[in-house]
Amino acid sequence: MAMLTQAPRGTKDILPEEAVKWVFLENKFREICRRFSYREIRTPVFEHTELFRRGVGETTDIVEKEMYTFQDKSGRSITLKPEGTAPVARAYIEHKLYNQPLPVKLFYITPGFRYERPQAGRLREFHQFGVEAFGSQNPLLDAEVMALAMQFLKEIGLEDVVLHINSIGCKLCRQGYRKALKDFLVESRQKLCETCSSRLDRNPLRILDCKNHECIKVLEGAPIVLDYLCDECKSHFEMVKNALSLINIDYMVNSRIVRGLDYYTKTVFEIISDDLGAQSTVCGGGRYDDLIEECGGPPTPAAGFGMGIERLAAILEKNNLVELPEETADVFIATMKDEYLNTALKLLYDFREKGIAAETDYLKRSLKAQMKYADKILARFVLIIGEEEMNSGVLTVKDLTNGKQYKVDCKKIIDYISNRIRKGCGEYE
RNA sequence: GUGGAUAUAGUUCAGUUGGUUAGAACGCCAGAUUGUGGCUCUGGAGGCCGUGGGUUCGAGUCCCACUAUCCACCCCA
Repeated sequence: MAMLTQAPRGTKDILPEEAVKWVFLENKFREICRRFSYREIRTPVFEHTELFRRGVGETTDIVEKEMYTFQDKSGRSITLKPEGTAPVARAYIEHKLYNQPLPVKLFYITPGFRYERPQAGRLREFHQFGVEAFGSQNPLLDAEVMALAMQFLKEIGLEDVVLHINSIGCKLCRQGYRKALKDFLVESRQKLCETCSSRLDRNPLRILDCKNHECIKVLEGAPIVLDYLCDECKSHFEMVKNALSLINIDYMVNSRIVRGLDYYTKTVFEIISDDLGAQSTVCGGGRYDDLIEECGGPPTPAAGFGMGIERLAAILEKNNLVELPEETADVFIATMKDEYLNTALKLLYDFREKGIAAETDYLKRSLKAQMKYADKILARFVLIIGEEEMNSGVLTVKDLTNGKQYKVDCKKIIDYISNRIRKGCGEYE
């Protein structure tokens, strides 16, 4: 029974009131991307499971326990995309976009799916904005994707966020660090929490991310990734920081940022807000120089980010940051008698044809009730058609913002309304 | 997957030590004499009290299970 009347766990309906906010965010995001010369790409909602196993990484939580995977009718293993980057990388390879002028800069707006326990800022179906820039190892691109994210956040009025950056090095220097960290932690293995203890063998870097107090204590004095970077990675990181400073993007270096997806190399970053609960990351990303090759494409450096739309919306909501004009009908057509309905209907569609938002009564309401209704849907004008108006050909127009009424020849009514609307709320001469 | 809290009209919430027809506010609909919204007044509709068991003469109230929601862990957007 509830199955018919309740959305599946971890999913949400976006009702009209909220949908306008989403459209606002989407429009803004598209606009910023355009300014940074990123072009939109749309990829399927599901992919071959193998793409995520390889791309995201076999040992990640996402792959190990969070994917929506199923067999389709021909026995293929299909997975609803748990993140946006791997599918874009796949499309990049499949369509040989590396033959386009480099770098190839793409953005997307997509749903994502992960099977997790829902909580504040975390859903099973979530939505994200993302960008990916392929084909250059220039640190300016690392800085650019961060700058794009920060610019976007700034323009939607969200300035109270902090950009945390770090470098986890390339394949080579990470090995050295991994070993150093492991050596350091092995002695205190007992003190680590259960998961971290097992991480020690499988993926020691992730221990840095743990919020367990004991683990944090153990980590005091642990070797820091930045000290183990090779010369190349070190200078890359320096250049990223320089670029950020140069373009006035505030950031802080945080050696505990490591990210939970395997494909990251060198630069990683998160944008964090205090206004969310435990899920405080609004945006996460970084460089991933090996992913394309790992998925069977030509060696191609790349950088990008993903940004959680629900989390954005939550912060904006909490701080009352989006002030959107309420949706209104420009004109409501009220009729006194059924005999006038044909006239009203023609007028209704004439208005709509001319780009004027027009509405009428569909419930056979009294004039009074029609007025009330017009008021509730925030109509600007009510146009009254009654006996007098039908006889004289002169319509009564009431301005609901001030209650004033005017008589307007029915032949001029479209022009009259469209003029009044264009002039905003001003008086009409 | 683990832990805690919660579940009563469309919404936010009352509901006494278990006791008869489960209430309020807001919202919705309709009226307050001839063709006019907002304010006010009046009336109306709307609840398998999350679902299923149990205790009891009697359960919205007590017990158990399930489901869902919220919060946190894990992890991430």
